[in-house]
Amino acid sequence: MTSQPAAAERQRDADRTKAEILEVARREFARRGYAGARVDEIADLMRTTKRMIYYYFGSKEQLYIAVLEQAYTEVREAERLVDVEHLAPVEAIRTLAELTFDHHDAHREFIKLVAIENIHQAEHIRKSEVLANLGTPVLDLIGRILRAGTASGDFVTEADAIDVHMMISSFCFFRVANQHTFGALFGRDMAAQEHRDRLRRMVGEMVVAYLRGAGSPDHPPDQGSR
Amino acid sequence: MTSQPAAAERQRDADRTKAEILEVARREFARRGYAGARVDEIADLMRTTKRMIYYYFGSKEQLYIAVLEQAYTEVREAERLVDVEHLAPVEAIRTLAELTFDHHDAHREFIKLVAIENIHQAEHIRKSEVLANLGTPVLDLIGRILRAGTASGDFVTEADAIDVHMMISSFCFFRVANQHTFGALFGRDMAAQEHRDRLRRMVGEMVVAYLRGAGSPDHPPDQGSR
DNA sequence: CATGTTACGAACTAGATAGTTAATTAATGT
DNA sequence: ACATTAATTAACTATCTAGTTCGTAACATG
Repeated sequence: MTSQPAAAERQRDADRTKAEILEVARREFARRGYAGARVDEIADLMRTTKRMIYYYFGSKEQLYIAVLEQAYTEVREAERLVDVEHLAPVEAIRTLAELTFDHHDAHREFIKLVAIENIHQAEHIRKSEVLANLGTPVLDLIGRILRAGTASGDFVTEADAIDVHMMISSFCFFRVANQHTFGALFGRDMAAQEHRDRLRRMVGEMVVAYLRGAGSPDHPPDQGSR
Repeated sequence: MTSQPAAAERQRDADRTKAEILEVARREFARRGYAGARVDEIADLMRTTKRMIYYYFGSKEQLYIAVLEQAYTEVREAERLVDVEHLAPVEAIRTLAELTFDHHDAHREFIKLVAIENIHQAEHIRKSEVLANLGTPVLDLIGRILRAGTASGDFVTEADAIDVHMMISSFCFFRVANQHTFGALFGRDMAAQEHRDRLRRMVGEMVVAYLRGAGSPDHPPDQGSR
C-alpha cells in the first residue's frame, strides 16, 4: 500500500502527514481537553490542511481516540524496559515505585490525556479495542514481587497487586495532574525540581512501609518510647 | 436589597433562581468540562431561561468561577467540623486520612471540578480572590499531629505537613477521579462499594506506616527473617 | 395607587466550528 | 507514456453557541 522505505524528501508522504497530525492533535487535546480542542486550530498548527484530518481519521472523535491509543501504547512500551526482577522484594517494589514516578514525570502530556479521559468517563477508551488489556504486565510484576516479599518475610501486610499499583500510581499521578490547583491552594509547586527528589523518595518509602506492615494497629514500631 | 425572609411561594425570587442556576451549572460543568458544557443546555435544564444566567453571572466563565467558588467553600466548611485533636497522634492521622477518604467519596462532583480545573492549569481559580488561602486549616492540623507524633516517639519519619496532605489526598482523589480509566484498564471499579472499605483502611495504614518510618532502609521491621 | 425598580421571557445575532464537496497534483504500476 | 490510485488543496455549508436586544410583568415604596 503506502510502503516506500522512508524516502525522506517526498512531497507526499501519508505516514509523515498522519504522524504529524497525531502529534499536533495530542498536544492540542492535552492542552484544551476534548471539547476545548479545535479541529481548525490543529490544522493551522501544521503545514497540512484540515481536510487531511478527516481524510485520515474521519472525525474529531476518531482522531482523539487515535491520539489516546498512540499515547497509551507508547507509554506501555516504555514500561516494558524495566527490569526489577533480579532485586530483592523491598528494593524491587521501591524501584518500581520510583520508576513509576519518573514515568509520570516524563509523560505529562499523557497524564493530562488520562485526566481528560476520566472526565468523559473513559467513554473513548472503551470504544477502542487496542486499549483493552493493556494493564496486565505491571500487575504480573507487582504480583511476583509481593509473593516473593511475603515468602521472604519482608512483607507482612497482605496486599493485592491492583491495590498496590493504585497506591503508587495515585501518588505519582496526583503530583503531576493536580499540580495547578494544589499550587494555587497550598502555594507549593509539587512538580518543581526542588520538590521532585524528595517526593520521589517518598513514594518508595511509602509503599515499602505499607508492605512491611508498620501501619496496622497490631504492629507497633520496634523503638517505641512512650 | 432582595431580602424577604424566604417567602417560599413567590413567583420571583432572585436568590432561588441564582441558586438553581449554580446547582444545574455545577452538574453540567462537572459532567462535560468547561468547554463541553453548554449554556443553552444549562438553561434548558431549569425553569429559568438563558437570559438569567447572563443577568446574574455575566458570562459562561464567570458562572464557572462562581460554581468553583461555591463548591470549594462548601467543601472546606464540611472539613471544619472534624475534630481529631483529642486523639493520640497515630489515631489522629489515621482518622484524618479516613475522613479525607470519606470526604472525597461524598463529593464526587467536586472532585471532577478540580480535575477539570487542573486541565485548565487552574486559571479560573487563580482569577478568584475567594479561593486564595483556603488550604491552610488542614495544614495546621496535620502540622500539629506531626509534631505531637514526633514528640511522643510514635512518628520516626521527619515529614512535612504539605507532603503528608498530598500523600493522603492523592490516594483519595485518584480512586474517585481515575475510576473510569483505571476500571477500563484493570477491570476493577475502585469506586464500587465492594472495594471501598478495604481502600479506606488502606489509606490510614499507609500514612501511619510511612510516618512510623518503616519505609526507610535503616529501619528494618522488627521480625525480619531473611 | 402611581411609579420606579428588579426579575424575567422570547426571539435574535454574529461568529465559530465540525464536517464536505469537488477539483488537482504527485506517485505508481504496466 | 499512460492510466490509475493515493495524497492534497481551497472554498463552502449547516449547525451550534455564547452573548444580546428589547419588551414586559411582578414587586416594592412612597
